[in-house]
Amino acid sequence: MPTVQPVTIVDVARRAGVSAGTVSNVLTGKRPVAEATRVRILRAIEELGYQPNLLARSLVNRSSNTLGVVTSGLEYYGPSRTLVGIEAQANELGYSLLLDLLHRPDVDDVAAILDDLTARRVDGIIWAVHEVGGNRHWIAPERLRALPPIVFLTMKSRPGTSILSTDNRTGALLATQHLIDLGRRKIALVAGPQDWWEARERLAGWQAALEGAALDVSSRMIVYGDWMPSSGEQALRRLLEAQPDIDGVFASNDQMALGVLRACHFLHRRVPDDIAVVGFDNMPEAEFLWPSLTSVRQRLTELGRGAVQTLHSAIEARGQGSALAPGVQLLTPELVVRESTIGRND
Amino acid sequence: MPTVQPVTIVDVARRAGVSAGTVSNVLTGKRPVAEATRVRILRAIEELGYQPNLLARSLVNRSSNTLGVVTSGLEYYGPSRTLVGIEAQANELGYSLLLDLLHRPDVDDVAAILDDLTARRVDGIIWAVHEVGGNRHWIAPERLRALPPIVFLTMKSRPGTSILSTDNRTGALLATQHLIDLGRRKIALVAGPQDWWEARERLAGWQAALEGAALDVSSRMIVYGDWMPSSGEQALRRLLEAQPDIDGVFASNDQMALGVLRACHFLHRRVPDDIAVVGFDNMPEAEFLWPSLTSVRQRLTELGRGAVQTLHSAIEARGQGSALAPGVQLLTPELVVRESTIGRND
DNA sequence: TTGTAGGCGTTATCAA
DNA sequence: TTGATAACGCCTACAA
Repeated sequence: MPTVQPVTIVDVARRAGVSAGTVSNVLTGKRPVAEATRVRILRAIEELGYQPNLLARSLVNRSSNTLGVVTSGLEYYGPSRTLVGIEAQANELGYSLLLDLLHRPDVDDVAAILDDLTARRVDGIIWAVHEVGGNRHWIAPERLRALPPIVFLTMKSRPGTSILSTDNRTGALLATQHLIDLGRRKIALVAGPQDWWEARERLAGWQAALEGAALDVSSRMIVYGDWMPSSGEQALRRLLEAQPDIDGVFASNDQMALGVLRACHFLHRRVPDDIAVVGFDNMPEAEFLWPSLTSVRQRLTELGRGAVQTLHSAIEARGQGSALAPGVQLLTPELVVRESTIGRND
Repeated sequence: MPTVQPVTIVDVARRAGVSAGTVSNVLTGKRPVAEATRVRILRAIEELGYQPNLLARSLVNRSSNTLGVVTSGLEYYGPSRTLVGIEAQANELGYSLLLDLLHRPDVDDVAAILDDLTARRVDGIIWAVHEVGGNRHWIAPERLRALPPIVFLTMKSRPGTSILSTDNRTGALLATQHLIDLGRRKIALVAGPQDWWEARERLAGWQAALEGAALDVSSRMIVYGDWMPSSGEQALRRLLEAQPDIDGVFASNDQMALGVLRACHFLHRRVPDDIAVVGFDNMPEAEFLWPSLTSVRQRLTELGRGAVQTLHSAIEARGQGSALAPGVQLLTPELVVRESTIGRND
């Protein structure tokens, strides 16, 4: 499986009538080279179509200028959007990206992936796998210590690690408070699966807002879904059977909110007149539903960019023998108000 | 920016009381090693926590076991889904993935990306950038010849290259024929931007179906959108102004179909009673709209997997001095019929 | 300013 | 079956 390109630095050197070391000097620019020989070498490079072998360079530099990204659920809006931010920032900082996907994040073998990443000598790792169930414990502490710098996305805080995440609790609180401010008094929650950290946080935000207004937060106001639209649809039907006078719903993601809207349509409940609906994620389609969906926007691109920046700092720090102080960075999301809560204004 | 791991193959050799070559032999399994020494070496590896340096290995093997993937629009369903397929198949074949994103596929500099990929000695490249405008000409033929094996996704056929793509024309034909079979006679097209190859193909499929039934394919039955929902919404309004008796619409993607449905809702046109609507892509939300959206499903995961398989064959072939015959593989999509054309059956 | 020599961590060849 | 030895392509002291 060899590549086509056999021209090396010595070929260039020979053609330019210099030594390989001198060619290396013009390539890296780390030492001065006489202008005359410099142009001669550059022309030789041009004529030969020479391209430095980054594998060899990485070997001696002990740094590959590569970041490993481990993520999952890339077919969904959130993770893929975050990856776009990661790639953009990595690119600007001169890193390439090695991508690994967990196809079943609750069971896949993490050790093999980490082994490959370290074997390829990545300079750092971004762990963008959603925290579901116990999978946060998969990276054993002793393994963590032997790893290059690593940044976690969308995870619960853990001592000694760097974490970036959306402030899910505040986002849910904003959404619910918005419903309260509109005068809604029976506000149900379509929750996500509670083995997801995000789902628990969003539930907590909903609860905090309602308790602040002395409204009902009992379990009959909650139905648990699985993030999918169909579960949102079923959830609303179940809620209305038990509580026909519900006038507001906070769905823990837009997909489930979609199901809620669909159920409202077929049950002839007007949105927002009878029931106001808020989602979470602000997926691209949210704006164009009928009614358009009020939702919580996460700063996903910033999340990705921030992860790379933090990782970059950690890498630089370790390169100088020090270490970056670990910590948690929470990005506050914002509410995007649309027709599903305030009606159509035209 | 060094990694933490200074333990090399010689450390292992020393500890096991053998030479480095022998350790290499048990690692690669390419030559027999006495069972006794084998276990001794394995224990040394275990105790030292040794991990082979794949950079060094790649250097001497002249093969990195890495594939470069260049794509764009990853925040959309299609490209990200395809990437999932690519990653899964690459993983199964033992490749790692180097990911590059074109953030503005119509202007971004391609040469730099290709340079980096070849400099990192990827074994092959998957080019999954949508063909828009003239960007297919960006890889100059002479550059192409100096590249490792490469497979193109979603591109127009070109001599001497391997291409995998959805059969967009047939997909559009299926969608339109479905409307015809339902008895619709004034079937409009919401087309995509015509500098996209996919958009032109889908237009051609729509046209072919209508011509087969001797229906109106004149330009007044076509409005051009930009793939976004808002353009679909506007498109339907414009169409209905000029042709109030339209009874069917084929939208060139689901996003625009979403806009069409939204427009129908606010214009009080019943779907499908007054107007039947078909989209293209079968995005996850399509099933849960109201009415749920009839759409054309592409086999995106298969597309990604097929690309890797084809690329793998090409790499193997070149490794043996031969070459894989280039060619075009078209994957036929299928129609998913839902409420937006046949109504609700409950 | 430039050349030489040694080494980065592997694998492969050739003897033993 | 195993051990030296020489690459792989590049960078970097140290000399010149």
